[in-house]
Amino acid sequence: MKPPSEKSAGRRKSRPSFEPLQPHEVELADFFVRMAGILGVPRSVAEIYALLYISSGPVDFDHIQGRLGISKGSVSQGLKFLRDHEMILSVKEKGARRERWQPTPSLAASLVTLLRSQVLPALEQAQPGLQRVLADAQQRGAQPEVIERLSRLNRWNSRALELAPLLLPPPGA
Amino acid sequence: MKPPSEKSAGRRKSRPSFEPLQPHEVELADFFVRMAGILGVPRSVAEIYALLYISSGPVDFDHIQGRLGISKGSVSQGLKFLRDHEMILSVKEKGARRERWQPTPSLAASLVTLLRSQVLPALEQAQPGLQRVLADAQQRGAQPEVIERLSRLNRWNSRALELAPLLLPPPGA
DNA sequence: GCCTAGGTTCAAAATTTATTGAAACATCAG
DNA sequence: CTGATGTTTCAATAAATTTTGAACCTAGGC
Repeated sequence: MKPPSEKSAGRRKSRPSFEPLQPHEVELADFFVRMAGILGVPRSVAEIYALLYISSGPVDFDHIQGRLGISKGSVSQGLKFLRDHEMILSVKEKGARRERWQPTPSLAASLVTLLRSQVLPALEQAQPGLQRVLADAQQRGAQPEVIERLSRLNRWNSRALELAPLLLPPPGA
Repeated sequence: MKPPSEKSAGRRKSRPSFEPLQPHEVELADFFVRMAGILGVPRSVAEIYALLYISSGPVDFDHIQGRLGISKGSVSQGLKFLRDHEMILSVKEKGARRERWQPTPSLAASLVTLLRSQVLPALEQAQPGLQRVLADAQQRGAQPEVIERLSRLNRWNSRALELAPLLLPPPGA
């Protein structure tokens, strides 16, 4: 039932064959996958995070690929995403060429980073456009109701932009 | 260049041919589309909302279809989505069989409804699973670090669930 | 009842997004 | 420098999501 030549190896370099996720690990992964889905984060990324989250120590590339049963490319891209959003840290053991990963201490902070990276650019890019739309509406003498809506939208946008740097100072602070 | 027999009609029932969105309207639509994208709301839905948002009065089905240049099916589904999330209201003029739509007064409230509908089910469904995962980890004597993480996740989940009904009481309150 | 304007449904088609895997690149021990 | 090991890239493929449109309901007027 199980391919022979695998258990007794010990010294062989044949690909080590990792265990698939245990039921309790799957359960946690599902949770992260569902939450991530809300923000449009792909399944594979959420799974990687979940694996690191439930693992006792840092986990390396091959383990991630083996236990989740996904491709090298996905692992690489997933780690990049998590790194870029400061959701994981690499633990470089001295004298080891292989990187090992673990989740950042605060999940909350990670979430904020993630949100920031999605929302902020949209707000910034929209700023001038929204102001133009409002000015436009005023010029053409639109209904007061519409003007009111557009003004509120502009105020929101501005306030959100002011608040943003407080929520998570990009580099220092 | 333009199909004849359209301007002088006045009495004809031929499809009325609506103007496409004006540049300033497109700008606003783009903003909503981008924001909606973050939450996985489809483009067509965001466009419909934007059109109602920037229009002076309530807008009917055919205008939405015509001005946005999308199919009946999309309009119907889009309106359903917006209705379900309490983001729009229908204004039934007496003696008219045709419904006309306008955005709900508070965009903020609409957003909360939207978020609730996405996040709450996930939190609720996760509750028992998360508890099981934690119990599991404790039984098998996992690393304290992992136990700590899972405990925190459980606490968060519970607190979020308690807070949820305060944020937006479903029907009455 | 019967017809029609107004809307909904839903399977198929189009579009978008995620995943794969082979080739390229980097780093380091020897 | 050379050969491994470890990782990234990216075009091709697969999977998921959105849009379409034709068939199908549903009131209300006649």
